[in-house]
Amino acid sequence: MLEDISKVKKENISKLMVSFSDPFRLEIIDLMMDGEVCVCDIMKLTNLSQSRISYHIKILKEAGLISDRQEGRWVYYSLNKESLFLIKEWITSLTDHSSHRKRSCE
Amino acid sequence: MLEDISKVKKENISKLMVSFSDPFRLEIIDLMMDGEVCVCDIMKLTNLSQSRISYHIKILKEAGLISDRQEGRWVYYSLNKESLFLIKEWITSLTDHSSHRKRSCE
DNA sequence: ATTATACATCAAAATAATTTGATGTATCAA
DNA sequence: TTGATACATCAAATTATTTTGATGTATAAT
Repeated sequence: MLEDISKVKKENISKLMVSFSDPFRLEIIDLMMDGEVCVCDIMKLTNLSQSRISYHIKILKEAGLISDRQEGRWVYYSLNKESLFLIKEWITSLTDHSSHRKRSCE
Repeated sequence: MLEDISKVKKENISKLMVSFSDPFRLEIIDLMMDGEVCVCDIMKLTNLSQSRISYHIKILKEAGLISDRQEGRWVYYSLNKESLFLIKEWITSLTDHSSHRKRSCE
């Protein structure tokens, strides 16, 4: 039961990591640090095509990394802090609970 | 000049994120939390083929995420804390310095 | 010397991710 | 109601990543 939870968490982490693994998505994430952005903002700031941006946005959204808010014709995207904290927690578990034990076959 | 440095850093981050973006690599990283492991350890613990493991190890190594130490016929791999801290720092900058500013086109 | 072990590397094949250009849907303005 | 804008979605083409099986190299045991 608890294993299921950590499995779900690991799948979350895994998806989040995949969502970070593309340079254009990193760029988009970077833009979102200044607050909400719409697709048209991203187009102006990056010169990427609209469908290309929507594609990357979808991946970020499915990973839970961003949230969206529609207002009229526009959709505003922003970073979802919860998932950022989840990653931070995971990285922290790596830095804090990983062992330096030496291994020796033979 | 300073931009170059942050560009290098961003490329590091980017490579590190890619190195985290595969489920088998996450598994390998997980194993390394208990300390050093050799390829043969990973083989026993995961049932992945040797060349497959070497391939993933190479990616982790090129991202700077792991260090290696040879001893006779064996090579022991372990997590490189410095790069973990680099990622943590980056995630922290996202959580701490990202704005909630609302956007409104119209 | 010969053989076995541990691991790296390589090229080909298989698989997956990304990009492109077109089309679809909803909202709004004229 | 017509046209324009913002964005999503789709299928096909492109490109990148991963896997496989074979071969190579170094170390060490017999």
